[in-house]
Amino acid sequence: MERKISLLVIRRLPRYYRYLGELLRENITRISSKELSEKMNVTASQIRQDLNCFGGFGQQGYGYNVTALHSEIGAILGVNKLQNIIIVGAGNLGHALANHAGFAKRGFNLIGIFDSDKEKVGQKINDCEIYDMETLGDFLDKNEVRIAILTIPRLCTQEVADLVTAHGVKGLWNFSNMDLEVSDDVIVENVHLSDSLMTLSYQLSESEKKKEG
Amino acid sequence: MERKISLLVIRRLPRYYRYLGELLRENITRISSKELSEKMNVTASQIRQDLNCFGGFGQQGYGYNVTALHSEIGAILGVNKLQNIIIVGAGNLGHALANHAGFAKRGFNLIGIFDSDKEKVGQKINDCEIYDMETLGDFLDKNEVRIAILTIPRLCTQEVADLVTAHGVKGLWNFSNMDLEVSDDVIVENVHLSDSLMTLSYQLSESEKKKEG
DNA sequence: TAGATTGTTAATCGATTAACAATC
DNA sequence: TAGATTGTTAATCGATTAACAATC
Repeated sequence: MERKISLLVIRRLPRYYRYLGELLRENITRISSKELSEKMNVTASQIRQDLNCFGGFGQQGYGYNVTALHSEIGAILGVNKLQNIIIVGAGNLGHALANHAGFAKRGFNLIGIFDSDKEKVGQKINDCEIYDMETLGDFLDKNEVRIAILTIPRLCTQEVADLVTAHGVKGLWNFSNMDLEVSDDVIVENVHLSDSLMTLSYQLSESEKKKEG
Repeated sequence: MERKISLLVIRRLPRYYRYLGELLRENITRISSKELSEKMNVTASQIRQDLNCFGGFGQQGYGYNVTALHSEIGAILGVNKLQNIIIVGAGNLGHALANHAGFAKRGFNLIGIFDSDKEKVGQKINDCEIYDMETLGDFLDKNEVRIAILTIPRLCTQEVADLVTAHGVKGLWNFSNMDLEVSDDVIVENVHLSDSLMTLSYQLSESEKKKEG
């Protein structure tokens, strides 16, 4: 029986992936957990523990092959393989995300943007068409979409979440400032921007208090 | 000597704040840790432990006064008091954040947007003017700004971070897909969107694997 | 072979949960 | 007063770090 891998470990993987990509660009082909730990400001022990959740990618006496490790982590994260995504909500944030080049690079293939504003319907963002919200259910029945990005106003987010999950979507990337209720085969990843900014604000006050007192 | 409050506790505060705000809107004036724990899907014990990091806000046999607790947590997070912020980078994401009503509501006062594109300089987003990047240092010398939002391309982010912190900014809200190096009196709060999406992608694959096997 | 560095076990540290006396 | 619920201490659980035998 396999041990469940902690979400804390998972959340560190993309960071490893980034640093390894950086090393690749610098043509560094080999790295030890110690060297990497110094670059990333974590312990070498943690790196080795984390990686060994997924398999022995290193070699004693040598370290890790950067290319191999980078692509292993990529595979674990599901980068590389193409997966369709849609954006619901063509407001400023939906716009920004649709234009975000980084997603396509990582295999996320934007195949539709949905909005209830008829004025926007038919327009294109970054080569992707904006469709009428009313056609969303049909669209999902005809296209395999596992991930939906929700950049819609707070009040309709739960309703849209219900709709898209009823049509087969299994992952929600939620930008609304609220928590969603979904059945337990659906994964929600929240980006609570206000929460993040408030956390920053707290840490700032704290840091200033410390300096004064 | 006070114990340092864990960042895990801090990151839960905005969520408490949201739920309490919700209760206020429903005109609920009183709540016990047990009731709140059921709504929020955490343990009552954790709520009481978290709150007691900051003081005894409750009353034995009664619970917590919603209004009082809401405003206490608001004060802890530095909401309510007005603080100036700027956005550096008037691209899609900078645009979206400038238009985000939620920040103003929480006391974050956007006083300037900066971009190096001369075409954009002089335009306004949500009543806030876009200024020339070259004037950023001067602007910061003349205006008290503790927080800068960085929505600029990856390659110039470190440079801009260096610039604004040299001019007194103490908190960076970083949307670039990289880690910043700053002196230790500066707080960086990262919003790594790609990391977040990859984490979602991993969890999805995992959940599907479990169902199949 | 000797040196380096992994994979993995054990020790430590910190966070969460449980329990209950204090008290409203 | 009796019932409810906090604040807080103690117990448990999980995550991180340290240590080292295995081995390239």
